[in-house]
Amino acid sequence: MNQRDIARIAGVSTATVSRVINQKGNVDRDTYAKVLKVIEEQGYVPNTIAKSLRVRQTKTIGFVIPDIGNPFFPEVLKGVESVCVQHGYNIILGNTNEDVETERSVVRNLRQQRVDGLLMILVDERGETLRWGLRGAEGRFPIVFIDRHIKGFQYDSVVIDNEGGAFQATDYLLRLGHRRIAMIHGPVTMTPGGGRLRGYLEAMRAWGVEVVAEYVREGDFRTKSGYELAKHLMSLPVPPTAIFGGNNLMTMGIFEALRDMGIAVPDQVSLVGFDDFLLGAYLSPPLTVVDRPMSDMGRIAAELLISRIENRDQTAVRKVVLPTALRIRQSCREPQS
Amino acid sequence: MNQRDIARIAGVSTATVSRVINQKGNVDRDTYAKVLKVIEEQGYVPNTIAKSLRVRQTKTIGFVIPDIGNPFFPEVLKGVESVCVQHGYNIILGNTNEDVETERSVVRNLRQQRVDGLLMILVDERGETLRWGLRGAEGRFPIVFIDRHIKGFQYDSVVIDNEGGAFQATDYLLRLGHRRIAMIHGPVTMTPGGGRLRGYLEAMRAWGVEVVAEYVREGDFRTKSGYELAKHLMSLPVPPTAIFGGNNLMTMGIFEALRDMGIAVPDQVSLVGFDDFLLGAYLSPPLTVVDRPMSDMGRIAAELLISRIENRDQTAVRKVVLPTALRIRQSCREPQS
DNA sequence: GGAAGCCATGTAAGCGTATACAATTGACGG
DNA sequence: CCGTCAATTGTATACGCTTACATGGCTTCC
Repeated sequence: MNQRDIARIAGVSTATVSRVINQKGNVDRDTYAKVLKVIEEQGYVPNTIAKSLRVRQTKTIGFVIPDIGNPFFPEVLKGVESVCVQHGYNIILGNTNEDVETERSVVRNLRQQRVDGLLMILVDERGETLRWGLRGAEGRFPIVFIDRHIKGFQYDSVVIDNEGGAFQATDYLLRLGHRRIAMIHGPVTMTPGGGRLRGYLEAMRAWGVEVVAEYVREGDFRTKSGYELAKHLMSLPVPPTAIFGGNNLMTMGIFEALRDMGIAVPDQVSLVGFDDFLLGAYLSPPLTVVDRPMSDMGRIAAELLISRIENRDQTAVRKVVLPTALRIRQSCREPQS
Repeated sequence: MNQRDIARIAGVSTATVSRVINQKGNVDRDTYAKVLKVIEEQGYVPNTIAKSLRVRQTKTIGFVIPDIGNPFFPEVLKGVESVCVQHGYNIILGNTNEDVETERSVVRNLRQQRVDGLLMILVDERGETLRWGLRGAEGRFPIVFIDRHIKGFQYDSVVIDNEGGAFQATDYLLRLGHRRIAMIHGPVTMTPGGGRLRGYLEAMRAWGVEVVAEYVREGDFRTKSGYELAKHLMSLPVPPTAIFGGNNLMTMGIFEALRDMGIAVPDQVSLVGFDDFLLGAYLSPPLTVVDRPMSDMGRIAAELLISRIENRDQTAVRKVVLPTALRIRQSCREPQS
């Protein structure tokens, strides 16, 4: 059952059927009704593939993420989905498993699928995989980066104020009176790793508090590294009085480690996390965290992307930086020791 | 840049280029190498849309879910994604927002997008929306239901043993000595609502314990209903000594209510939840829950679907029922009163 | 009354691919 | 030497759609 069938049954040409379906061009009221009736009766649905081939757009975007399992992802997706559905776009998922190789093939695959644009939370911030996957299409292909800005690409991005957020959190701990503040940050080569570390360092400097090298440790953004580094920190001869976790998962690891070691939060040590999610509010004690508007990030990124797609003459690269907010709950207090 | 361009540059016909790309049919080693070289040099990628139109399959499946926000979803998706990537399939997302109207349009949309098959966690278990969205394509279109079986449709499904899981949990509480066991279950019209309720009732009957009508309340699977119903239950003249939460979110609500009321778990009341997720293990106390293999559900469903897609002559409808497992942690103990 | 313009519709081309079929070549057995 | 067959390649069509262009009829305005 295709347009030609409908045309035949309704006694019109395929052009008219197409015009009816797309409500484009002039068509007589009676003809319109007649065609619509036939379509309805026959249960005909247009073939979007054929349409895509013809009009050279798929009304589909690709959403590339490093890890489906990270709670960050569904939050962002929520925002993306809401604007996509508004504009009639579909979302094809691409999971890179935090792996550069996979990332490369995902980009390539998505490009083959002829998505109209790409939303990407990349692993490879050097942009190698992207450059490779895009060969020949660079610049002509709408892309918006989320959470990370890739050097050397003239594409829009939606990120958060990592430095500001980390500064705020550290400043908060300093104001409570903490001086021995540890930070477990993510890989410094990544925006969310390096940026948050810088925020922490800046706050320390602003208060004139010396940074103890032993207190600043690099994790890999996963739960386990938070767990292990926290254990290490608290085993130090002079342990910190507060710990700042560089992302949600590592903070969970820290939390677990403290519980396992029987160290009370916030009585023996204060804890601040980066990223809020379901967890924060339900734990005992509820965690004080730097919250960021994840759903908004998705929403704004999708809007940016779609406007690029539908209005290609824009040129200025836009970089949207969203603010963070410190959610003060009960995992911090003045230092006791 | 298309096949014709490659053909021209390589000095062969498009047919040969196609044969090289798809490694189908006989082609001389030298010709093969030559064409491949040109493809490489030109950075040509085949147009999958055109291919899809021609071969009448898209190598894409639709995944319809009621709520992106539910932690259940990414878990299932993880399983789905892993097998899709193995078989070279893409995933298009469809979020129904737990809304029947949206569900209808999502199904219709996905059908238009010409996905090769559909994975569905449906809201409307009566199947009305599905029947409507599928008009004309019923039976000819591969579908696998996840978590819920839709009456009146001859499609495969992957569900869990809701009754067994609920039985096991209730039995566990009974063995601990509880008799006043409350259950906050989901809508009985839904598989996970009715099934779990039945499991609870069966266990009670098996032990010859009378079911107190006041202790059995229906929620809507959302956090808030769990919160409110738990408050209600614990305000009863004779409150229950144990509560069984019908899903993850409602259990969270119950947990919160108990905390707000200052009721200690498990000392004053025992708590068992249905569905494990990140949360369970981190709460204080860690929750005892009925766990189900969510990722496996996705994996198996996707495998089922893809085998249907690629081997359409199979006929027998398969209904896979996965077992649950009771994860005993620290939210239950013998009744005190 | 005729030029101009609009409306409704049809005709046909082409988007980029896969593939049935035909054509050419060379090998090989009788 | 001829028929047969396999290997290699090319030609041409169709997948289902949109749309530029053509056509014919009607209105409108000088």
